[in-house]
Amino acid sequence: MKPIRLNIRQHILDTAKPIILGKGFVAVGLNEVLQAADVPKGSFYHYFKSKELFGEALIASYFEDYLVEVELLLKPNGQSAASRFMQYWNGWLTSLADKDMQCQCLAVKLAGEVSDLSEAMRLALHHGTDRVIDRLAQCVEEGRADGSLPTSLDAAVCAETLYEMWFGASLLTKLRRDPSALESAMRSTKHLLGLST
Amino acid sequence: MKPIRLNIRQHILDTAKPIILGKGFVAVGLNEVLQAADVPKGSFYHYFKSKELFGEALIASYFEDYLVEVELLLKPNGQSAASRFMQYWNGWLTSLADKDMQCQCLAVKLAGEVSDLSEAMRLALHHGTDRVIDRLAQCVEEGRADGSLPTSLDAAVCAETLYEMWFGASLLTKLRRDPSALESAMRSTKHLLGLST
DNA sequence: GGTTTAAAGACGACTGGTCTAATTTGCGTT
DNA sequence: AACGCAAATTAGACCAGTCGTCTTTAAACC
Repeated sequence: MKPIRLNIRQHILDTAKPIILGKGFVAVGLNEVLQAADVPKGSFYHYFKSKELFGEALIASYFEDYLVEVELLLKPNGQSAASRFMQYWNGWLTSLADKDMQCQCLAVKLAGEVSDLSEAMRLALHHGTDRVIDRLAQCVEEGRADGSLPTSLDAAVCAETLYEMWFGASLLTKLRRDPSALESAMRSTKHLLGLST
Repeated sequence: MKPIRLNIRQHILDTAKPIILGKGFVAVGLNEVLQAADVPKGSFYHYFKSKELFGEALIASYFEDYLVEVELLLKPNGQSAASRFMQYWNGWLTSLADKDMQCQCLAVKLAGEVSDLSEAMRLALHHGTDRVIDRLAQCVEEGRADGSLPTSLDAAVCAETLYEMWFGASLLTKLRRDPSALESAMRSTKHLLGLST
């Protein structure tokens, strides 16, 4: 019964995601997650070797889903690369604004907390963010090719620093509970890309 | 005996800072801190009402010290505002590189973990980061006045987004354990400010 | 039918933050 | 100088909660 097994495992991960997005990794006990998922505690260690490896799987699963979304936004679709690129940041902004400044990104939430605590989780976050940045860089290159992104910065550097900026802006947004940090990021993003405001 | 009392209180905070910088807030128990500070556990609630308010005091104390350092770097000293401004970011970069990519900034470490957990700590981080950004913005304005920072961005937006960028870059650095994210940030910082590389 | 796979949850050893009660300390008064 | 009192400080118990283990029970497959 592999499908069922995978379903339960995935069900635990899906249930855990919003809980951990809200309270962090260390502050959430296995009990809370398993109770919410209606999975007995004894089963947990059948699917995950430890809480740490469970966290690693959670992050990996998150990025798998997220990269699909990103691909959907950024893949060539008739619009200019610049337009697709800006839709990514716009989506970032509105996804926070729509959810009362509660970020949905596990990387933003966990990077600081977890990176010194668990090598496995750190590497999962490392790998996931790298893939996102790579995908963004690809879009910047397409923008330079089609002339829609007239930035003089190296594409990889450009994508990386924009990601850093929005990453930091999301954290400031968590601190402020208002979108001002993201609006600044939006203005600087356009500025950096050489786009008209 | 107010001086001694304040000293012990501050001694607890000073001892806690590197520990929490390493492991985070939730993952560190009072025991560990108090043992390291050689203060009996029973005394803790004499100096702090709760772990949460202890965390708030820790953050406030951190920013008090940090803002003094920032002032030392940014205050007019004969060099151009641009030069002072870039020394701030250079200091950020080297402070991470010198300590094996282990950031010394409580805001970077705790923002994600703590902002949803404690209103008091969130506000302390909010207030602290706002003061830093304000001070940076002031320096940008001085740079526009003395002509050394030819950026067309609003000074406040410029300072805020650069802070966001370095904030995010610090987190990526924690994930990567190498300074590449900071080096990208440095290049984009110069680019955004309109400085030659 | 027999063997692997999954579910179940009690249990252990331990740590968490918190609080009340006891102790110590220091000072003012006699 | 000695006393007493109030304030500062400490000790340790407390219970809820932690992760992880272990044994027993049920299910699912070949």
